[in-house]
Amino acid sequence: MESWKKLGLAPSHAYLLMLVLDEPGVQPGYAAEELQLSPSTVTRLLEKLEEKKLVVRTTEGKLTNIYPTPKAKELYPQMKNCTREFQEKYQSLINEEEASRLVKSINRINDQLP
Amino acid sequence: MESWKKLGLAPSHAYLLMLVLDEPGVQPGYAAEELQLSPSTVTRLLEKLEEKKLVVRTTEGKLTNIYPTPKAKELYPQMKNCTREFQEKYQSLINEEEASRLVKSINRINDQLP
DNA sequence: AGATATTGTTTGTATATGCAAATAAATATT
DNA sequence: AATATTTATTTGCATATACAAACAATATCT
Repeated sequence: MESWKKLGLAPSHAYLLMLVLDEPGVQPGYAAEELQLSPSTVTRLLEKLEEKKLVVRTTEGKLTNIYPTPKAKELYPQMKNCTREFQEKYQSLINEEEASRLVKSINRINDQLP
Repeated sequence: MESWKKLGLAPSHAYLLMLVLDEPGVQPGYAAEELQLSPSTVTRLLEKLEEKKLVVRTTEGKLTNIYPTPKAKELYPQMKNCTREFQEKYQSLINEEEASRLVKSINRINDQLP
């Protein structure tokens, strides 16, 4: 998680921010599904990101859209670097086949859980 | 986690309590290792269990011993039932070989993590 | 024996997360 | 058009967890 610290963002914040950068205007509910978080967790993450002036929320009716600020856009390349670094650092721990089996197992179990 | 609710104990509390029942006098640090939790987390769990009159702590010098109360001993059979029920309920989701691979993978990765 | 380092436990504080209730708006039903 | 249902988001509260600092003993070194 070292890599993220330089950015001053916890990984969960960073992943949400990257989603917002990739899909400006994305809605909280969609983000929650995408990141496998509950909607309330996404709300909390957004509060923090908004405090840090990295996103803005515009609410119209019951829908809310989330947009990245220019400040966030500046961070984008660094964040991409972080994910790359992270991958490189950890993919050596486990080969691709094992990783794939692991993820499959976990997902299957998770899907079947009540 | 249904099974545990009847007992009024969250799984992490229940697992700690079972450890205490199995090894009366066990110390927090040992319990932390055994359950793969940080010592501080064990302290917090013990606070709750003590509130509920399920364990007592006796501190001598820097060491602390944890003992189950009679009330906890009464619960023991029910807790064993819960673990059995739990196992039966979930072992059907995954065969033994897959489970074993999964656990091995996760442990190996975990051990190598900084 | 006195100073120092080590060890085991607890406390303060922070993060991550979710459930259930509260809102608020949109949609469907009558 | 008025009411009821559904949907999206947020809030209140709770749980689970850890790190770092504080404490409190014990062990080690000189």
